[in-house]
Amino acid sequence: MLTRKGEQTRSRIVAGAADEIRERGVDEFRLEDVMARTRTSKSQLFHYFPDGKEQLLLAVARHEADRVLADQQPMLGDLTTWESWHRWRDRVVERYREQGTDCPMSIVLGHAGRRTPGAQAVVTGLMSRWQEALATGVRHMQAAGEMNPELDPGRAAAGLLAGVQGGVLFLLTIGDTGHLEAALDLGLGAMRSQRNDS
Amino acid sequence: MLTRKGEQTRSRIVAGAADEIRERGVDEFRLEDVMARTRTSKSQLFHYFPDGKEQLLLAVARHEADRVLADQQPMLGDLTTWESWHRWRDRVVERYREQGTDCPMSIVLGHAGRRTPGAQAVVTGLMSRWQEALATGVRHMQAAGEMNPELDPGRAAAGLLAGVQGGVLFLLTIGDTGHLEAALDLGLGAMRSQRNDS
DNA sequence: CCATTTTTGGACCCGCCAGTCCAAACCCAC
DNA sequence: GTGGGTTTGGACTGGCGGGTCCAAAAATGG
Repeated sequence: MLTRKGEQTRSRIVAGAADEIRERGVDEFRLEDVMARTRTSKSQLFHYFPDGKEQLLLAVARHEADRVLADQQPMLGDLTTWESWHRWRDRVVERYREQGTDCPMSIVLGHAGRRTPGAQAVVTGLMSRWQEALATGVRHMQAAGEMNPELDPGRAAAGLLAGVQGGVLFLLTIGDTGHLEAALDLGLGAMRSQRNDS
Repeated sequence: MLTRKGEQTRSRIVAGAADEIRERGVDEFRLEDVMARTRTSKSQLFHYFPDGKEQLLLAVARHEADRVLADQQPMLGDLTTWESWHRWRDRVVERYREQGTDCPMSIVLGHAGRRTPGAQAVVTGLMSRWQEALATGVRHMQAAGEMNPELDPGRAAAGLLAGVQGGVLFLLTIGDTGHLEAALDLGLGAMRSQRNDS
């Protein structure tokens, strides 16, 4: 069992580990640094995460995955007007601009995400919830006659989401939100257009 | 200086290292594995790459960066008709589908790309050449009256490229080209549309 | 052939860091 | 308080793997 104190320690470790990853990246992620930052000892780490580093990384991934979508609310859950789509767009840009050059999720996605099935599941789950929220928004707009009715909602959401991920990747690499904004605007532009001529 | 034999050994090492990264990822990249695969010894590695692992990784990055654009030719250099844009699109999808679950560039981009300025430069250079090729194509099409004249060519290219990168990221993570195709189609759709109503 | 330079083999070193272990401190229920 | 648990400290281990080194083999060039 876990007492209240244990609970606190555990979450302090997860939060500290998340910060550590944000600052140094997964490659440079050392248990020792987490210990120093959170004022805990080896035995504590392995007490709360018996499977060690991998399990801790997974806990961090879950922790961060929740934040990603939460930070986009309430816009993401109510994409029923063009105004809310644009507010969502701005929020995404803002969120990632703040987070700057490090996004724990994207990192996990590129690394552990490929390896361990657990982390893979976390990432996949996050992405499918995200995509579904976008697709729901597309359907709403189409029903209201405000969005290109020829679009397949799921496919459009997938394309837009890919743009966001790619944009974040550019942000992480060159530290500029330009590509992220361009991808969002291009994607929204495609959705807005009422007809194609090809 | 480098004799012919030395040249051969050196490129054998780079090629072997690239394969190794493709198969196991950067995290699992061990000099020992490269040695085994290329039948070379430690002293050879450090003879041709005195700065060790980092320098070898950089050489691999350069090697792969060249391939990325070369594999998109001749389409990428001649985006003057819708037909060539679509052939380019198909080529990109095809190329990455073949490459499957591992793309040395995307990996380097996420990892070393952030750390060493050298790798950063390689990635940035690749992306800007890529983006410029796309932008040139957009300008051509606009001049021919075949593409939405309101688009900023550079910005549209940036958005499309972000979509490609994000799509590849999805491919690497979940092993499916759906997002890549969706992003390309969404981006091309935005370019194709002749007018917006907002 | 000889001298010089390049190429190669592989043993060795060493730092780093995940993971183990034991015993002490602490908390809580009864 | 006393006996069960949980929580904590921190020393220790072990291996992995990057990097060093020396000396032998092979090429090169005159």
